[in-house]
Amino acid sequence: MSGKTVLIVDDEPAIREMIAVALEMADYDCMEAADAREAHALIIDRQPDIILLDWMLPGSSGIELARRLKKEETTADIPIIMLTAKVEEDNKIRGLEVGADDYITKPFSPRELVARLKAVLRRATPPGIDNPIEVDGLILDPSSHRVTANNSSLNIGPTEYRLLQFFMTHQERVYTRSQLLDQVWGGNVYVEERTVDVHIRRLRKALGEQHDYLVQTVRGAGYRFSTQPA
Amino acid sequence: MSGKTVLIVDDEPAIREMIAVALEMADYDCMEAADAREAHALIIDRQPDIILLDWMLPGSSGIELARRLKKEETTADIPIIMLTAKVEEDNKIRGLEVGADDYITKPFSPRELVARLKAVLRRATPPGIDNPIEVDGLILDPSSHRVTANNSSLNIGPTEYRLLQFFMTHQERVYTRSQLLDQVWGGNVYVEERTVDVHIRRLRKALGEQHDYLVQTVRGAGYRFSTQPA
DNA sequence: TAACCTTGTCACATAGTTGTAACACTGGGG
DNA sequence: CCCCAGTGTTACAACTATGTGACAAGGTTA
Repeated sequence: MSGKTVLIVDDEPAIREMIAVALEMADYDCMEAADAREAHALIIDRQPDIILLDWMLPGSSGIELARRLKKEETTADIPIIMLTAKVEEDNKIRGLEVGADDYITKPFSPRELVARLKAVLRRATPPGIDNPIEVDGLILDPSSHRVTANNSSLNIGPTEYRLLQFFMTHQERVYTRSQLLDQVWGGNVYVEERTVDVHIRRLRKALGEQHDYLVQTVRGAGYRFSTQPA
Repeated sequence: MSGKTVLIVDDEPAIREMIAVALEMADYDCMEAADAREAHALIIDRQPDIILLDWMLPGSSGIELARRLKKEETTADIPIIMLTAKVEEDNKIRGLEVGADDYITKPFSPRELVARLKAVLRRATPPGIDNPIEVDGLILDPSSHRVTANNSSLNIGPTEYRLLQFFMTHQERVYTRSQLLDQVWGGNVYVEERTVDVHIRRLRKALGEQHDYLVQTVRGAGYRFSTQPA
């Protein structure tokens, strides 16, 4: 569900494995690296969403790597969580100074790890300042997650909401079922194309007679959201 | 001009005096306490607007007192600034974890003290925050820490109170469980997201049939506080 | 210390959502 | 006019998200 990818950097295979298992159970994708060089390559190549970085690393130390990543523009805003053994507590502060977003002291429980990782990711992704969109009296307000018409809010499911939001931000243009699946469902799901039809149907129903004309079928091509009647 | 009252808690009379003089020149009213017990009594009795709390206190330590204050609902939202000697730097983090709003390292200049105190007060006191908030006959009064409906006060726990207060000051907007944990529980606490559901449940129950409609579920998104029925 | 409250989790109950299949309808080409 | 690909519509079983009551741990009060 989260789909976030996590890079685990630690020279102990056992620890990497332990972490990977915990994270995969929480539905994260994991990559592993044993040293700074390998880590760096993976970061450039695969662009993880967050990095778990061991303080002690052979060769270039973890803190070196962190500093380097925070300097390079392309990697500067990937959050980093430092892993430190408790003997090294003093390093906490230095770690944070270098730009780490959090630190976790070994040993730690899987639950704590997941919780803090989640917290860091949350902070790193501030919610956009979405303004309401209005079309012909139909209002979609992202901040309250509400769709309103005639001063009363519509009962609309999550998928239909996303679909409508996509349409309202991409009006007057035809999208194939395939494109809609990519945009609204997310690129990596396997769903029948006909499923789109069903959700279109549900959306139209939710919009009611007054607004269902906005969702238009383009035979042989796909669907379009337009204020101009077909 | 400010009229704000400041409680200074430090076992060194000289330091208390120094601080008090500095603050009075900046037009704050000062109270002083030499230990945790005395401090606690004054806090209950005189309700200061902000507390300057020395880390090292005879008897119960400053951090103990801070933790206690943040737990009790009548004192939870009084801002606390921790005073720490620089040798104790590690404590910064622990201090903040306990819920302190800032820390200042001794020695500090009076000017710095006043500046940071002002900053904390500004953050902690959005305009008119201690005025009661009323929604559809439901009244939350921060000054008495009470929630009232139909002229009788509701039996509501500390967490539910904070949750309700957050909602009433942030109406008409969806918050994810994650965000609520950040805002209501505090950023550095690690609890299951489902715990939010349970407290939502408790809050609804406390509100009773007449008002529980205000707390709305937004499937797949989170919760929302709104006078407008879902 | 005992009675009591608060809190975070769990397990189970309930309710809302989703993707598919099956069938009905539609329009345009032959 | 018939046929058929393309689309509309409905039903439904699996799945997921949320509601709910119970409980143990920890803390507080009397």
